Amino acid sequence: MERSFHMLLFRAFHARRSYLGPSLKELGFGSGQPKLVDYLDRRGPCRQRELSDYFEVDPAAVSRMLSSLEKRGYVVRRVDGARRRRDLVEVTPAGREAVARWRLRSQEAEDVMLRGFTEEERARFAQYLARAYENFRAERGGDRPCTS
Amino acid sequence: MERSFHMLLFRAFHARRSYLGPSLKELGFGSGQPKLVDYLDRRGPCRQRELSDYFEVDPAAVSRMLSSLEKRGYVVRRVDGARRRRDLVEVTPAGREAVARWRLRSQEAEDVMLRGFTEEERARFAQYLARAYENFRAERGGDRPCTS
DNA sequence: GGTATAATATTGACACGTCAACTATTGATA
DNA sequence: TATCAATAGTTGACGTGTCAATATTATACC
Repeated sequence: MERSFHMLLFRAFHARRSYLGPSLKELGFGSGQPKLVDYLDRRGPCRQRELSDYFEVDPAAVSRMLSSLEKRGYVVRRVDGARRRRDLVEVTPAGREAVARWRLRSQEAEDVMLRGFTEEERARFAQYLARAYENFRAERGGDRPCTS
Repeated sequence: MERSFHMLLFRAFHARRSYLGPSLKELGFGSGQPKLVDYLDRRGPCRQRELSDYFEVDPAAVSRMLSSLEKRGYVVRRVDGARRRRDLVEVTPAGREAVARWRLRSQEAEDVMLRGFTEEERARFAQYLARAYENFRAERGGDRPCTS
């Protein structure tokens, strides 16, 4: 019954989310928000489009999450002073602090998840997940093997 | 940047969902509904609580998905005639037919995902996912190793 | 039997994801 | 320059998940 890969993925994914629920609440994050702040913190100011592309999430979702984060003071939408008018998104000091604490919790969750895995198993696990993703990606983007 | 297991899981999970989007639409399923109908089809009539327990999903979500499925005629909420009053959920013939077609698409998605994986790799992959889930589960439920 | 407690299901409010429609701005071209 | 097409962002509607509050129904106990 529970041997499909879909169920296995579903369970692992949601178990992590469950595990991190209290931390999300404590830090004032919605479930999809830490990844955005984390990215912005590492990458520096960028456009919303870059976020929705990187995470392969609908721009609408990004827009709303940023509004929420902005209200909490974790992020600001800024206007590029140089030339263009498109707005850039930037992390605030409060956002940096929150995401720093988030990383600890997130790492802790990963440690729990991989408890009992050897280094070799971790590497293989990561590789399998990446391959699974790439397989879907190839199917989606590449409808033209174009043998010529 | 993208080497965290969370991102790897997130991407694999959502890539599958993306891939199956058109099939969901075609069969009139919401994204979380096929698993319920699939379960009901295999298991036979059962209570909602069993569904929310099995999938570890909030009963509220199950209730609403069933309402939606009932509207589409894939499922009925029945009253146990024997003795108890609690309502049982049951798949309809239309639901059976839809889920049968769903299984083909779902299997196809799994084939895509695992393309290039040997049998041994598939087995290991499944095992890793199950272990990851169990690690979270142990952390959650078992706060009492109780060495005595 | 009658009452207290527990379990079940539903509903409301919110967050995240989808798609689709709309606005505004950028950029390219006539 | 003026127009037209492409891109970016927002908003609306909907489905799925969370938690919290509310009936309603079972069960247990006196």
